[in-house]
Amino acid sequence: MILAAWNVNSLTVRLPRLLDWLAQHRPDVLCLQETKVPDPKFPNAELEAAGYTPHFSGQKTYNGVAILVRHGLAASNVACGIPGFEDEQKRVIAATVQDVRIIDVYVPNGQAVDSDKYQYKLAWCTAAAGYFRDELARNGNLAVLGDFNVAPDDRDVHDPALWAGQLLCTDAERAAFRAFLDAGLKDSFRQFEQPPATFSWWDYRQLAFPKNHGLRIDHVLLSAPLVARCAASRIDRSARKGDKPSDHAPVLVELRDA
DNA sequence: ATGGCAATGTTTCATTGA
Repeated sequence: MILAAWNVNSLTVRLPRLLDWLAQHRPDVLCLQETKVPDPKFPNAELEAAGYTPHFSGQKTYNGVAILVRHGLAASNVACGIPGFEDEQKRVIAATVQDVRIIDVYVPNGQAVDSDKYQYKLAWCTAAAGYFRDELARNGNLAVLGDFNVAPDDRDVHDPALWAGQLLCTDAERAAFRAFLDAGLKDSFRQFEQPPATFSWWDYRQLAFPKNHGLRIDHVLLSAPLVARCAASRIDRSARKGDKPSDHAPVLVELRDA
């Protein structure tokens, strides 16, 4: 089973590239973030024609998440948001596919370390950690995929000195990420030997991608039973190349059958 | 010392992202 996550930075703009990518990789499940499309305008027909059933929770301009499930598989118990955490922003959708509970997250960016949005980010992460813990108690096969907007440690930063204490790299954000792991999850990417300087996001400016000035902020977290089944975890940096790319590259994991 | 790009709607600039 192939699971993937991709912040597409506008599903409307990225749809042609997304369809190409789906045809090339044929993941069983793809979790999207930053779709930026209200539900009535979601491109259902195009994705169905591509062989995927979408489940989505979107809004105008900002945020928006979707889980695409390959035809032949069924999704059950689709749920949006974090139970008990009131939030206008569409950042979470969950579904069960085969024996795996999947949660697609778009963690708040935080904007600036001294901002209200940063405080919202930390509060959101606290609520999310509780949600992951609760879901794990219900189904031991839990995968949390998405844009976490945190570079977990200095290996995940092209220039750690430059980024020290900056948004996405602060102690509090990294502690929030560790709290996700403490809920019973592992960073699938770090279960394998990886090339140094592997990132999932590169700024559109300053030739950041050709210079590989990136951060690894998109992740797939797996519970212990799924770590045991995980055969690979990687980032498809080729998706960042060419015309009109998203600023994020997809993350993929391969799970062996139970 | 600063901004540099891209997407969106509030559209010919402001806001946000990361």
